[in-house]
Amino acid sequence: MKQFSLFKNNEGTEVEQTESETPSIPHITHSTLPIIELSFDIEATGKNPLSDSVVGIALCKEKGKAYYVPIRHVHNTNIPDALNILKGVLEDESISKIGHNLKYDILILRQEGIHVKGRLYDTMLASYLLNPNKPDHSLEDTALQYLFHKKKSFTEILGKRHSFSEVPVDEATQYAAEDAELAMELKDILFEKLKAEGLEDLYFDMEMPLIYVLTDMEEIGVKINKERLEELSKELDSYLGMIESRIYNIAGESFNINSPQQLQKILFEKLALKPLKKTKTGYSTGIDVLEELSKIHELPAEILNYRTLYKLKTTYVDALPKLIDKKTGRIHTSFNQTVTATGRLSSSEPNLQNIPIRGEWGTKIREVFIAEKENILISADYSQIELRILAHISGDEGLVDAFNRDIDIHTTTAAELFNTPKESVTEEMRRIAKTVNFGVVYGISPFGLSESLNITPKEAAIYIEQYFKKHEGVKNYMDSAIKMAREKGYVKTLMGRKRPIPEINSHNANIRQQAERFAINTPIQGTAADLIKIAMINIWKKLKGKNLKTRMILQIHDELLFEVPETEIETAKKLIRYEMENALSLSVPLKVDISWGKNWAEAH
DNA sequence: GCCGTCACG
DNA sequence: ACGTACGTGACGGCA
Repeated sequence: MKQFSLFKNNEGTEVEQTESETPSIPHITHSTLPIIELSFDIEATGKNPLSDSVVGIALCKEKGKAYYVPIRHVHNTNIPDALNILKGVLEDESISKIGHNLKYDILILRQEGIHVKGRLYDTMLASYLLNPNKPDHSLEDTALQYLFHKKKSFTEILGKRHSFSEVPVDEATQYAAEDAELAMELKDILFEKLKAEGLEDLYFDMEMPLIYVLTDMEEIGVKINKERLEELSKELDSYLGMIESRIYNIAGESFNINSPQQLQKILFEKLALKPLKKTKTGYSTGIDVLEELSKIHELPAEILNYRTLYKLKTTYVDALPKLIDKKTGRIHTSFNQTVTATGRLSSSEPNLQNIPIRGEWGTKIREVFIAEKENILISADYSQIELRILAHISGDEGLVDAFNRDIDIHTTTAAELFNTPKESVTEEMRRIAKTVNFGVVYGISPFGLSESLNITPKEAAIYIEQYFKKHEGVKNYMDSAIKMAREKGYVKTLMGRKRPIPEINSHNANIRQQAERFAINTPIQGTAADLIKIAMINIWKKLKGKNLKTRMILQIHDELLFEVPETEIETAKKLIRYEMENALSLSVPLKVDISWGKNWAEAH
């Protein structure tokens, strides 16, 4: 009986078959052979780690020797006890695990009752930390870049088959064992580079422990009121129908409102409205243009209204129910740890970091995110985190002082911008100041500020000049960030996360200025990302250590959402606030706002 | 597969 | 004269 195959990759693709009488896997049994590092790669039926099952596992403990253990191949011999035998090894805390995108493998194994433990060497994360600008950190691309190895892609090996379980074991062995071995080889190279780049601590103290945190969050998921979503869908349908007929009436004909092309014809040809902005492909029908045009015609406002409701319906109300997991009855997002250039997480399938919050419909949609029976949701969000971080890293006296005295920062800025006492700051002045403060974090420019304030670039330039007059520290920070990018070719966050900025010396002024804004913004946004990651790890450890049933379920950049048993509310609030406010010690205090309720609308 | 648009921080 | 705020992901239309 074929038990497993030994795959040799060093000289071509020679494959050795090993045969034995009884199903056992002597080579990777911990008791017979001490292992300190093990590279592994799971093959599964599909790509959803929560609902698919394991087809096979590839293992590699040293270069040139990789094994494939078939578990659930159709029309082939499998090793039914393999998972149980491997459990001991995978759960052994003293054995380091090497892999590419370990969160995926850990999640799949959990569905099989295996709880991977120990130090994790994730080569995908290593690749990300070495260059977060890189759009593709797949094993395929990483092996090509660092090992000059052209690997077969998963789609290639799958061919016309529906699932990896239909791939014959021989072929699967070639493919999977190669993956495990590549990860093993990449580990040495990438982790050596991490060390050389000073990124080792960031990896082992932050990104590696975060794998376990995110795995838990994804597995737990969030509960959704499906019935309510179905009601909302019907409600939106009838609204959309009404708006649609009004639009056709005004336009004098029916057309596809969702087609920017057809809409342009109606607006700018038939109705002869002024096109205010161009896109690469034609005249813009974006929100800014339509808002402006709605002053002189009734159609643009209707279009905007239609677009808003259509967006909410298709992207949230109709999409979310389809993603409810059959097994858990909940929605499980993926938190992507290797996507953003700044160190933030991203969320996909579904994206739970962009759930509507504004307006009447924002509330209605957040109300469908609910807590389990006898639980509540707690939301904890950092107050003005990016401005506080700017205060810290720039050391700007005015900013540091304002936060230390717990003064309303936008009002303070308004008083400075308009040279007036705080008491006489109007709402309008505060609104402008708020926009300026946002702009500062983005790497402010007169044009950008003018666009979002609907003023001229000249007027915007005056605000900017006035701001820098009062905040020399901020100005100095910006200059030094740009200088750093020019001299080193990268910028860094407080925790040492790096982002290369190769465009900083571009001869194209637009590209160069954009690079300068990256240099200004990345240390701020990236440090905020570092900060909340530290808080998440510390909260997760404390919750575990105290055996609490409170669960962290979502991260939305500066906010954490928890599902909390009613009996733990006070304990959880205290713990969460403490860990978030003390994740880092800065020259300004960190402030966290906490609220709670039966659903996400109430908890915000 | 790209573009425009728009939801969020 | 040009085109510009920072970071994402998902949708429908269209080639």
